[in-house]
Amino acid sequence: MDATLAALADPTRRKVIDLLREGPRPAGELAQAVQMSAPALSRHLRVLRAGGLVRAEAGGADARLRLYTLRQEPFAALQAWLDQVQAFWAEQLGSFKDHVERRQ
Amino acid sequence: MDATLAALADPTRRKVIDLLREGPRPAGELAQAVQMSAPALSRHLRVLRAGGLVRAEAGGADARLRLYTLRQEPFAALQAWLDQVQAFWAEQLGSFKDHVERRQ
DNA sequence: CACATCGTTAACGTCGTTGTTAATCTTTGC
DNA sequence: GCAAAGATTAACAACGACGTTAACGATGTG
Repeated sequence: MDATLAALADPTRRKVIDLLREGPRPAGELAQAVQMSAPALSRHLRVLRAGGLVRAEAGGADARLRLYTLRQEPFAALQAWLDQVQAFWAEQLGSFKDHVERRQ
Repeated sequence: MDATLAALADPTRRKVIDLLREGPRPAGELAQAVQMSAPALSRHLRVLRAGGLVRAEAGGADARLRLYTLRQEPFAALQAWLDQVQAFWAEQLGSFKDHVERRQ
């Protein structure tokens, strides 16, 4: 949970996540997409790997390429925590909820 | 979105969120709960406020107290983004999904 | 009014993170 | 074998985040 949110805190890493939503991509292609040097992005990918958000698999044809793919678990865990937090409002159905909505 | 995840990246701030799930609390009570000096927590609360995750309302009885409460919007926005990311797996119902599941 | 209490801001030192260039390793192609 | 390409690690400088103590403003209490 800590590693997950720390990884997602960086805009570059979130952009990588968004790029990987469209399918697995090699590291170099990601670096080009975020306008950043390969070493810089490599460390971002390291953070994402450490948090378990992505996984690197060997590219079939060219063994030099490392194809990165999204992993499911951390996102599911984060969503579970979010559901717990949002229960705060679900449980408040009476005057307090009205109060909150008025204030917003 | 950026301010939201940056705010949630810190463990102390997440603990504050979890404490506020049980109801509004004054700043001092929160500082004591996380074992931290009042100024340190005050800056954490500032970050949470800037991200719109919490809101401070004047305590009715004692005007010195600032009661902090959770706000809904950022959590809803984060959940919407998470849903988009998780669509990555929902859309993969064929052999690729099997491949991913096998790998995990 | 004098004094304590709650909360925030200011100033300071410290540690972690981010990006760049240079060097390393593996794999590919001639 | 040798040079080029993909990716990572190493070393470095720069910037920001975090916590502490000290100082400040605002509100309650005698």
